[in-house]
Amino acid sequence: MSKEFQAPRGFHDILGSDLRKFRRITSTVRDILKRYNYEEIITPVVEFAEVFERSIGETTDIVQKEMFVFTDRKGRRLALRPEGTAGVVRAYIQNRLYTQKPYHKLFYEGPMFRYERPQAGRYRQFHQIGVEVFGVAEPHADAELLKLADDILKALNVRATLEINSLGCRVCRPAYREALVEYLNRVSDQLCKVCVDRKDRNPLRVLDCKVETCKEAVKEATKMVDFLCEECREHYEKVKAYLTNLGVSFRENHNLVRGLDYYTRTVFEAVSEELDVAVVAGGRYDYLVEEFGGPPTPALGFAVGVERLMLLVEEPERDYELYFVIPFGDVHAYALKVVDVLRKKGKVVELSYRKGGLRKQLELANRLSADYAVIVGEEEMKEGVVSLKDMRTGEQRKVKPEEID
RNA sequence: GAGGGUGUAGCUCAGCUGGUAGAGCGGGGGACUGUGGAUCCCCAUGUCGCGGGUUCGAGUCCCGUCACCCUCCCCA
Repeated sequence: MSKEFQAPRGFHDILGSDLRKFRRITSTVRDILKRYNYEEIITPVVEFAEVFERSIGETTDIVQKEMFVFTDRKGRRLALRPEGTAGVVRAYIQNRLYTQKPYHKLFYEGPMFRYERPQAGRYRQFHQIGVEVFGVAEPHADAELLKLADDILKALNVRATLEINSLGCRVCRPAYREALVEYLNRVSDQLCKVCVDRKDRNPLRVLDCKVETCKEAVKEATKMVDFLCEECREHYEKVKAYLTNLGVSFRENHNLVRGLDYYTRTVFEAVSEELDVAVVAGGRYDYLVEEFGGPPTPALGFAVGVERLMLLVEEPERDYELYFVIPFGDVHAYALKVVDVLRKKGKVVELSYRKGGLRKQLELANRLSADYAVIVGEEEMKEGVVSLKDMRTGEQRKVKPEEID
């Protein structure tokens, strides 16, 4: 007797009804992305750790405590990707995509890894589908992106509120940051210890703290929106106007900051009304491509959390009829033929491997919720027919397999 | 990283104040050898997550450990 293995903590198998939900989500998203004409890209699960450190931010929690980092045999520091954008940006530059078209719309799907404590809808390996748009600075791109997120949520029947904010740019954010730190210093005795520590390192995050006293302390804080430079303000106003015009409902949340450093201007989250977790999140990152050594290229995108959506989505109904073929007696040669004929007609067919009498076979057909039982006995074989039984009504008739439709 | 809960047959769980384990479902077999969707009957030797301790004796108490769930943190 050898020991039984378990998947490592936070890693799990996806199967059965969960997998049907998983597929429903990914295929729905892919379907919509097709209509938006996004192009797929597959990037490696492993990158140099620096790719994430430099993009997401050295001081962020993701990088500091949640990344799976390891060294390979030559001592290179590699990491399992904790999110999708960094790798796509790297690929965009490495493949010189900017020389091919004036702008690009890419999407990716795959596993991401974060060393976190598992919880409902949160695993160490989880899956995201994300989109990235490169080379468009104008606000209509932001609006279309938000519309895309909205379309996805509506298609999946997930009730979520779209929250948006603007984080400004190089021009206006430094001044705001300064003003915010000044404000936070004044109320620092009301902040939780994490925030006291955080206010100098990453002050914007304090706005997003969930601790009640912090929320209270931050209520009167100066808002980024009040500091936006003329261009950022105009951009933000246009995004909102376009959304209103499109009929996409949203709520402004001036404390929404996101935990990744690369965001500029528009940021957003779709928060489930049912569970109070973000299921879609993203925003603009106009400097990241440049910071990665590419040409200055405005960009924006978002990611959909598949496991989180799985908590909110119904398992899809089966959309085909199942024919359960029951060989009965020494008829396997004939039964195999029957199965082949039905499959050629496009039917979904399961050939029963179960042993036992007709009764047991029909019980199994029932349990598999087959729509039809196709009984193939010696009698049927002699006549070149099958007995087709409608499992719902119980009606049964003999037909030639070719005539089933 | 912090706090709380749980861990008993394949699954869902019951096992009171410690005396060495049960039910439902599923699965398998069968009076019926060609007919189902609550006909009947039979079938569970499971290291009670793992390791250690207390005790004459532990699933039942204590410690540790692992996993899962929940909250915080963080995030999709």
